[in-house]
Amino acid sequence: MASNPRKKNPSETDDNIIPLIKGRRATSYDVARLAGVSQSAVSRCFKPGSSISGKMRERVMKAAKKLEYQPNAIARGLITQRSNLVAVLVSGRLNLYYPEALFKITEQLSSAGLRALLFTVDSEEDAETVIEQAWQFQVDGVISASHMSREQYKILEKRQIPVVFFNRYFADHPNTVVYCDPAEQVSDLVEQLYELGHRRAAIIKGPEKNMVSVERTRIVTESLTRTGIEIAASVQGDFSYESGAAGFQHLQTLDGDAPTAVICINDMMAMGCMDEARFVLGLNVPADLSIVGFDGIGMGQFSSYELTTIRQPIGRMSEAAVKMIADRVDRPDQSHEKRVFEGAVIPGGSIARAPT
Amino acid sequence: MASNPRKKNPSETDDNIIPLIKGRRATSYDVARLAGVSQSAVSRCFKPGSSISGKMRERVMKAAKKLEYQPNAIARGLITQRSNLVAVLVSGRLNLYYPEALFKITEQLSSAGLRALLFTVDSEEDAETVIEQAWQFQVDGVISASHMSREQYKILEKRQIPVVFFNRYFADHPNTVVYCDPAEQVSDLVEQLYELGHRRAAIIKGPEKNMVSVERTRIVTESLTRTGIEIAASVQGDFSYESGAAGFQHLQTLDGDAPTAVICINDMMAMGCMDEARFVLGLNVPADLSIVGFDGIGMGQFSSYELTTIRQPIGRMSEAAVKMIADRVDRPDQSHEKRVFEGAVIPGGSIARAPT
DNA sequence: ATTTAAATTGCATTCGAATGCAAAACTGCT
DNA sequence: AGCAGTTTTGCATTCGAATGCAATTTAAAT
Repeated sequence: MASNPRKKNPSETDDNIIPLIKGRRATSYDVARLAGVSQSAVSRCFKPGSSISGKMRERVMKAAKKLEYQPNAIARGLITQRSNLVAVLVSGRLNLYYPEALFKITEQLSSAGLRALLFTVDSEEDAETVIEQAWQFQVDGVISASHMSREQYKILEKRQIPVVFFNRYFADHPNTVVYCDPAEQVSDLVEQLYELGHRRAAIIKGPEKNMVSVERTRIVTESLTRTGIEIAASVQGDFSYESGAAGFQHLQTLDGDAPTAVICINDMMAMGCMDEARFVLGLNVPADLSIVGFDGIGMGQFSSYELTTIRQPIGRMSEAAVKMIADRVDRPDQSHEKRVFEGAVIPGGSIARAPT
Repeated sequence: MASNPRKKNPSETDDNIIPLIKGRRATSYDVARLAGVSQSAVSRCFKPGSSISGKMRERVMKAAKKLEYQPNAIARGLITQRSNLVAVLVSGRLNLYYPEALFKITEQLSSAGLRALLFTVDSEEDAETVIEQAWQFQVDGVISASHMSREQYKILEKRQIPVVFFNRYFADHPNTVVYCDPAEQVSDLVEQLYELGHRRAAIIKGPEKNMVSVERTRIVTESLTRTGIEIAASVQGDFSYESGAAGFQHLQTLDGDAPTAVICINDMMAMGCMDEARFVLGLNVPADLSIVGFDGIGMGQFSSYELTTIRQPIGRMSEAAVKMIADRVDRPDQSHEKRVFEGAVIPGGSIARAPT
């Protein structure tokens, strides 16, 4: 019966004289042996809140320091059933337009004692494999800022892995979400446009299946209609600068009176649109054409653009997402929650009185 | 002697009728039991290259599918001493200016069967704790695109964890590096400036302790001197848009003839500088003032800027970094390597003949 | 000093998959 | 059919830390 998990070399009479194999990292057993205590004691020293005496802690810590011992998070995860890993799913877009978000999320996770396992998702198939990968790594939770299908979400649900959605959700399914609802600010801004004399506006939309885009487009459409601004046209973009420029070019080819204002569903497209208007068509923004965007990304505020836009509080949203996932990792039974943030109008200089 | 690792409930006579505890994930033992084979067989089915017969594989896979079994990467890591985790250390800056880099690195790691464990590092103390965290998680390697001190690097070296530096290295210490050396392109560009009649230039530098900044500044300084362009001034920035604007403002306060060209050590500052010159000082860029940058970030090419700059091949550099770390994870004894990439001049429209 | 209660320590087992070794099952050959 | 040679399978152990339980030590109370 091998009661001692570390069997002694029979020719050795004293374990203490066996040196550590060079290059192998120290384990709790090594520390225990050096300190002359049991492995359990070492384990307890590294687990806050354990019953351990002062002098024991001191002895163990001294030995641990000498051997540069750090507990093996992998082994710990195996026995505790807690990996302290959170899968962070990002699409190329999120990272391109909100690099701060990923940074913030990672930072916050870290201070909650969690580690970010990063996954890039750009297609639906990606999402599929990514979820299996995350599952293999026993992630304690998922923050999803990328595409995820209903089926994929259901898999995670069934496996009881908490998921927090970042700027997207399933309306007909309970889930935990951080979201920015710009409805109020859109109203304000549209009203402002009306008062500035705008009566015809165009919309440059984002990707068709992107929820943020669809929602914003819906809100804008409603608001314009309600206020009494005619929608001259609504063209499709993909959130990129180029698609903003292309979108505006496309608008020019349409029949009827030209719109005096363009509402772009994100800032990047608004910048493309503005550059196209200014440099290709020679228009004066905002005198000839007013442009508004969505997001409040940093470069929208550069002097070349001074974009009027509706900001999402990305920093606070990131914090909230982490807080929510951390809560649910601790208590997986916690109920779903939807934290909706308000937007904020950034005035900027890209809108003005409509030309007569 | 407990020879069977999963002890049976004494009241049960047949293991097969014990259902899975609800919510618990299936293990290789569960699959083995359902398929009526040994756990080893299951393990071998999921390890490519193992000796397993066709019908065995089929049986096991059927059971695995039924139970939605996926091997536990944590447990596997414990026994194989391979976590398949790579720590990716990024500073706020990298992520802000090269969001694609992180994305690319993660993607590439993924297709090499490795997972990115993301760490944000913004101070030297951060680096310290991050390295310990990474060590706890048994990462197989580190890609460092952030600050790391010599001591910290030595710790990783001693622990035999392969490290790949991204755009920084220790000149006096062997290490594995991907780097972009823009010396040649700087020469070309400076010469071009000379031919355009520029004889006095200013430099807006990046952070003092940042290696990329220091190197670029050195190269630019040498090149200007060699070519016969006088360096009017050299002011300190921090890579941000604002610091580029502030830097140019500061240049205006200096005595002596104004420079006809400003070389900014990165694009973001170049954009700040350009906006400051145009919108605050009312200068015409490039007619009154030529501006060049470094990096080749996407927005530098927007019509509002059309920045002349030297591009780093970030995509290829990211690929190389991953390739190098993957190689070294497989064979840790592999020698150090330094992959230096060339830059590329992006012509742009921010330089022109010097005013007379 | 003695008893009792409380705090600390150690023992043995556990988490889930991988693997060296030996046993068993096939294969081909005479 | 019989035997050697090969392939497949299972057994038992291992990785490193955590933890329920029992044993031991310490502190407190009488």
